[in-house]
Amino acid sequence: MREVLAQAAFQLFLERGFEQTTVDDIVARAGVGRRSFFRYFPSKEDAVFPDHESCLADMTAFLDAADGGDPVEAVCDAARIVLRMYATNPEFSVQRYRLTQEVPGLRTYELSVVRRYERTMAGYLRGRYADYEDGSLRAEVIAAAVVAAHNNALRSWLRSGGDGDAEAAVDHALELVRNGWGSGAADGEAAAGGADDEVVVMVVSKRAPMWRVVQRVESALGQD
Amino acid sequence: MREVLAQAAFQLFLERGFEQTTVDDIVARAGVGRRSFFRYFPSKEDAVFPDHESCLADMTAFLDAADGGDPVEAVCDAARIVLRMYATNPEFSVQRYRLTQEVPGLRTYELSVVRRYERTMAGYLRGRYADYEDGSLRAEVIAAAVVAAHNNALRSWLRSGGDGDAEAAVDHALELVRNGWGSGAADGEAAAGGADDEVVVMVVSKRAPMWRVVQRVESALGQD
DNA sequence: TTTACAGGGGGTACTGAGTGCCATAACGTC
DNA sequence: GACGTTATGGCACTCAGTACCCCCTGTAAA
Repeated sequence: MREVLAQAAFQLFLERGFEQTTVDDIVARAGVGRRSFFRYFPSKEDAVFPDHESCLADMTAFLDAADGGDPVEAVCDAARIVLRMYATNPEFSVQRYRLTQEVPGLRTYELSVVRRYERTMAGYLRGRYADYEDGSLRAEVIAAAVVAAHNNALRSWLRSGGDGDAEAAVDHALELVRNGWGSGAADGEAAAGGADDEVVVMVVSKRAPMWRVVQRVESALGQD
Repeated sequence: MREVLAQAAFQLFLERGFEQTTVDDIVARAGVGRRSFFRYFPSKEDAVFPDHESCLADMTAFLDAADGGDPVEAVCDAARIVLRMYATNPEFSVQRYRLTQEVPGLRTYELSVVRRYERTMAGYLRGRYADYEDGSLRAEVIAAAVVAAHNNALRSWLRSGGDGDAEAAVDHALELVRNGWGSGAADGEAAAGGADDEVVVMVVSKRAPMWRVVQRVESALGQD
């Protein structure tokens, strides 16, 4: 029944637009009572994102289970869970994206959804960074950066109509975040192979922008 | 008149709560017609944030004028504009914060406001990073990080009841972002004094997390 | 077969936000 | 004083969301 309502709603939204479609229209097409719609969806907007609730639950479960390893890597993997939800139905995701873009109310709603993912990630990182100075700050900044990188790649994939490799695009975007904040040692065997006291000599110009310095550090550490 | 309405609305929101206050209540207290309320505020939520519109205009103007210098520094300064708006009326800001925290609808609305700041910053950075590889990605990630850092400091200042130095707290939070993505040379005379080809030798363990590496780089460059 | 009970769904009426339209008053111009 | 312009009030309407009640169905006990 939830499924029937969601499909009827989405069809109508595509045909007439979101705001031109009333809940009465939806329940008329679905052949159910108006009251039932609000039993399954708290608001009209929720019918556009019927799968985010369970995806958020998935992410929460994943992060609850994750414990060892690089915290940044963990939230990057968490972001990939969301990506896979989108990538499962490319046509639907692309149509929904276009719909969301042209309806301000849906953009705002989507924002609140994204925020819940971000809060979940930040909560996990806060726990992992509990012993760090400014752990809470670091957690929120990293969560925001991961979400921004994920969304950048996701949206460019959606704009392309769902062609291309969404996973690869997101991986590439998250790379930028990991380069800034991730832990190098947890990344791969190349880094793990070195001794603790291995010495790296780096030559760098003081006028270079910091991100270039970071790039140099990466390549010096062999993480590329 | 806008002022009268905003004050009447805010008083009532504090007395009875946001959802328990109808627009009719507000216009009754303000002594104006119901229609006039919606002339000045597109929605009930807007009456809670009467100053964000002009603040956003300020930020846009500031970033339009900013051209030289470190782009990250520019958006950090842009974030400080918002902070100063909050710091101008600490009591009001604190009361509004508490109100916003307990009303989901206001949280969502605030989110959309914050998003507009973030988009403004990202747009500016996109222009500055036009020649960079992944410039758009970098712009959005940095904007998100700056906003997250700013909000972290701002909220902790608001939670404290408006005591303490909000500017200092935000400066400290933004430091974390600048450390990751800013350009070192634009920071101060200490860095500018060095020759372009000055050599820094850094010793670092491969097992250290990346943020610690970055810290080492900073102190080696004398940016602390 | 009848009665008691429980639960999912439908229907009705209501509140309240937001909009469109028109009337009216204030103000300045000619 | 006639006229256009602008700000405000009033009225009626749409529609999302909610509270309340009813009905239908399936199940178990008498």
